[in-house]
Amino acid sequence: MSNADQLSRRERQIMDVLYRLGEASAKDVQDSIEDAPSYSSVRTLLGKLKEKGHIDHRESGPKYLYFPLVKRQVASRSALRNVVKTFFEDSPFLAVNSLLDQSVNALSSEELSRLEQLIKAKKKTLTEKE
Amino acid sequence: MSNADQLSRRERQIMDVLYRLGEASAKDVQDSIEDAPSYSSVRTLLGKLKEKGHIDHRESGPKYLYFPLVKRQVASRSALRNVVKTFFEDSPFLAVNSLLDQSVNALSSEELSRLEQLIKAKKKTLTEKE
DNA sequence: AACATAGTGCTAATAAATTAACACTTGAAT
DNA sequence: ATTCAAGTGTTAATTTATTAGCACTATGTT
Repeated sequence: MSNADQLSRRERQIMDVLYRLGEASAKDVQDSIEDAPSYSSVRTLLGKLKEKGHIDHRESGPKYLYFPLVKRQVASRSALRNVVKTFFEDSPFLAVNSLLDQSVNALSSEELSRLEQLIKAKKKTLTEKE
Repeated sequence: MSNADQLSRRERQIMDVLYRLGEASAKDVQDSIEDAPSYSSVRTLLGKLKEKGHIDHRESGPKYLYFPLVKRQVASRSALRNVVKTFFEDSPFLAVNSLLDQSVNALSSEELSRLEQLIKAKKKTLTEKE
């Protein structure tokens, strides 16, 4: 179980918004959540997340901009690892497969080529090692 | 926001276990959660998930085996979509990239070849369409 | 200067989640 | 047949999460 499991529903919603936006004010967060609670509640939750060490803030004029303390890249890795473990029998191959499948229309032919090159490069690295 | 957001922390933990195992008894679930609550609590939570329509159970001898009502494939897609949206600016390309990167050691050269073929096939489909 | 916006700290009520106890049933194995 | 493991339903206590109000401060804009 990852530490993301410790967040409450609202806390997760807020963390997700912060990862999506990079950084955001309390107002931004409220606006980004579909069924958001009051502004006051959002601030309380941001306060809790700050206390727990998940986020910090910087001042930007009159407003505070909150951001996650764990970098997006790091968080994304553990999120992916989790999905792979939970839904793809821990097989990245199956996950990539599924991701490609469900994203046909979202991938340009240029992106596909770049992925192809990437995979070729990885194959080379692999065979050189052996 | 997906409907997975509506689950509480414990409920999510249990759903994850059920997706990992396919189906599981209350005991199995308890054993699969690191900091699991009492057996009684697990049963209560399974009951709630059943009420909410997330899971069902079948009898197998003396025990009940619980399983998710939304098939793993379907759930995995929305889990992936979520991660892509939250951490990769909605770009499947960036997500596949990252997944490949963090999985170098978990991918055999055979799997890499198969992915390469898959991508080639998709490229072909794409160019035919245009 | 005055207003709107967006902060602060503190407090508190309510709702939901989590935990567990109790009494009882049932199938499988010794 | 009796014991064990694993179910059932019901109830209840406790903890956490969620929500929001209040009084106040500070910045940027008209």
